[in-house]
Amino acid sequence: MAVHVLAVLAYKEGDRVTSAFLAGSVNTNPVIIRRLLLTLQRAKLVDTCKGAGSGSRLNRSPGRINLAEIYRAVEEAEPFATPARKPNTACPVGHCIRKELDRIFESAQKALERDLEKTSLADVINAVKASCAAK
Amino acid sequence: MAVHVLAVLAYKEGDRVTSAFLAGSVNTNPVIIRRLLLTLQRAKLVDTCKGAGSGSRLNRSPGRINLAEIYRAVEEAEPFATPARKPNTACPVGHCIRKELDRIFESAQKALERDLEKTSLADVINAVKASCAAK
DNA sequence: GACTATGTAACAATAGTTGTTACATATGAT
DNA sequence: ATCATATGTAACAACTATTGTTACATAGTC
Repeated sequence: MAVHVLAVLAYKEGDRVTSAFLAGSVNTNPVIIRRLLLTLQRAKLVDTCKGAGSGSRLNRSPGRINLAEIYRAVEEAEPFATPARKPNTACPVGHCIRKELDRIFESAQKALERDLEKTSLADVINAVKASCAAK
Repeated sequence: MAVHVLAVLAYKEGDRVTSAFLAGSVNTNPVIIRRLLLTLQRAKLVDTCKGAGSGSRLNRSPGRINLAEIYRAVEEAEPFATPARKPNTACPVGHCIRKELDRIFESAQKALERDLEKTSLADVINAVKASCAAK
């Protein structure tokens, strides 16, 4: 969803867009969008102003934003899958496996992000445009 | 959790282990383990027998099982994040972006799996053993 | 100062996962 | 054969996370 919103912002080429408009595009509620925009602001991806005739716009050109940044901004609080584990220390495996798995998954995450880095937001826009035009 | 269970199985070197024992190790309920074992069976990773004195064991040696297989077996039904989207077709971006993002995320997934492929279950065991011994 | 749009809180609705109990069924042991 | 054991599976409660909704204070424009 984050990518969707940013894509719309990119589409609007620097114009400020309101959360209400974005919500219409993604087909959801303006508040959801505003919550998302807050995290994107924290990641310095968008620039939001209050007041009449305002809204949000990209902070950088679409060519200088890659998907890994967006991914990190959005998923930062979701470290894969650590659902309230209570590792049983009595088990010889349970005691030490946790940190090993964390290490391995972190590496895998990095690999995923490296792949996402290859694609910029501008690439996405172009692909979407091409795909739409083809229809 | 799947990795944890398989690690215990590997630790037991081919002996059959009951779901009750595994549940104790992971500190959860035997039914949870059995549900997990069903999916691991489908992926041909474990071999489970019913009856007295039975249980589950690895289907292959730990050196021949890599983490990507486990990941795929477990996450196969979870295609990243597609939460009940109703892409608004009225929006020019919304209409076509979906399949583009799917394509990109699929590539990123592959990158992640390629990284996981580098680690075998045996590697995990050894790392855990070393890490435990070091303490 | 009126209007507009964001920031934020509170809360309901929904979905997904985990945990629990219960029971039928298949397998192995005696 | 009979019995004990362990899985397969269903039904349901508990918990968590996400999404959606309403409401309102606040900041910036005109």
